[in-house]
Amino acid sequence: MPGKLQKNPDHPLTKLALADFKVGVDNVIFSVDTDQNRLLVLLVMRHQEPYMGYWSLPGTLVRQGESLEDAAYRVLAEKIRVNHLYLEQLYTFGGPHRDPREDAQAYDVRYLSVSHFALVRFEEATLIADGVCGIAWYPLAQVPRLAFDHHQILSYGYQRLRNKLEYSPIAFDVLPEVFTLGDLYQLYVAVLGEGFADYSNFRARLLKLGFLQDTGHKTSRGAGRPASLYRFNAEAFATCQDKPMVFI
Amino acid sequence: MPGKLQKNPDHPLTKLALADFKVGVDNVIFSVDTDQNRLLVLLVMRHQEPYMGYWSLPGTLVRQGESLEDAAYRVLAEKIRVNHLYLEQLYTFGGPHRDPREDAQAYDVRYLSVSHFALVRFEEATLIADGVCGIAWYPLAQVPRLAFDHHQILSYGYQRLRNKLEYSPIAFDVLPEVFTLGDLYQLYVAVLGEGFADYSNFRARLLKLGFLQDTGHKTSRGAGRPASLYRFNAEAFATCQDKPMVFI
DNA sequence: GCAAAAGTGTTCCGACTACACCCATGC
DNA sequence: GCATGGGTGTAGTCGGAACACTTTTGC
Repeated sequence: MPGKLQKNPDHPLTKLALADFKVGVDNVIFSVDTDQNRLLVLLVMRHQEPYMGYWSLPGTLVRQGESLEDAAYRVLAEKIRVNHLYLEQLYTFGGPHRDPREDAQAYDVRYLSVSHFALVRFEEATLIADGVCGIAWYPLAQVPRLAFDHHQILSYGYQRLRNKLEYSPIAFDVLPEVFTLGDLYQLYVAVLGEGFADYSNFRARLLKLGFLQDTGHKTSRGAGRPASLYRFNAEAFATCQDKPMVFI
Repeated sequence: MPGKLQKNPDHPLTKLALADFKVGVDNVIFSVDTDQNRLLVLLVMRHQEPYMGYWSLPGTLVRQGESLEDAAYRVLAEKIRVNHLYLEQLYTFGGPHRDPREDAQAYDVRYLSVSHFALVRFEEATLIADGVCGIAWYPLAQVPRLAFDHHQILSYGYQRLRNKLEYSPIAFDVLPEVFTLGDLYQLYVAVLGEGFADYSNFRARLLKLGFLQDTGHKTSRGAGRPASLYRFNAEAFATCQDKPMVFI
């Protein structure tokens, strides 16, 4: 684990020289299209080197006076207009040589990426075309070759999304204010795939947890019996959060 | 890519100027003293400003050509000599003003901390006194006031440790090659506290998982019936890792 | 024998699974 | 009526919690 290489790896001072960094924030932004039952990830086309012409995760470099989280929200806001979302830090990728710009500049700057993961409400999310366009939702299975180490970041984010769904109420951050249990179930199916649980069991488990409030209203969507509309009750959730809770 | 930055935070250009970073690595290093049944965290005394005279988590700044993980291992190796350990990245703290050095230098440089969390084998860990001394294991309940935002990092690390113990085999990274189920249980008790599970139930659950190999040997420690010595079987663990596994 | 620690077994109960079945609506 | 989706119930099974009990050692 010694410090490897630079221009002269054997020079004694080399081992003590601190690296200078630019810090980037790259976002894995997910959304669920419940109509088509698809999990989508937001990609942008790069218009500059390096990796010009490649798709990549939306990212930016952190500015003076800006926190990492602020930067993450800024990237997001530059690409889509959305009011309801969940966002958290994912992982920091910082090995040397992960960005070709480092080599070009002969090792005096390193590029580090603090990745974030977000889940946004699909229905209200409108993409912001930045002139040249080049921004799109991709179904997870059809993601093309990505710039940098963004494939690694994406798979890390996907794993986190599935874990979070299982024991966190992040689904309610992107569902409408009131929703049916069918809506909720569809979202879970789109992310976790078929066969994670039977609908009626899913339903029973969620209702037993006690933080879903029946609004008393119903909604009728085409054929079939009208569904009850529920609301997520954050206070009730907080009180029972200590005990392990699995939505599976 | 603008070069030099303004010292006036209200200047419009400031908002677009990228921040320059030094990247630090701070480690939350845990160890379990099974004799005294205590969970310990490694702290070092700071001998320089800022926060001179305060205890802090061991940390360092990342050098040229050094990966984040390498830096984390280097900090650890500078403070203790140990062969068996588990280490992973924890979280990245990077808000502005988290390091007083930033203010002194008027926005020229930001200090970002990529924290890591480690669990090391207590029996073999020997602290490396660096002349002035000032390095010690602290029981978690007796940790003094810490430098920077290290309290936040520590509590984050403690949470991660407890989670990891529940569904990961990290305990076996710091137990001896062969160990008794009592040893294993003690480790869990020291970290999670009394009353996370009955010993006999803990025992039954772990054995049923099937990756603990009875060596056939026994050990007698003072009074009481001799205990069987077990070995962790990594191959057997890998095969059954897909199904959810809770050691609780 | 007795205390101490290891190890085994048993009972109770709640949770998840896998269904079968009833209900309300559009057409 | 009947297809469609919403909603309820139940029988079987698995696993954890609690606790009693047996085994093997040191003294």
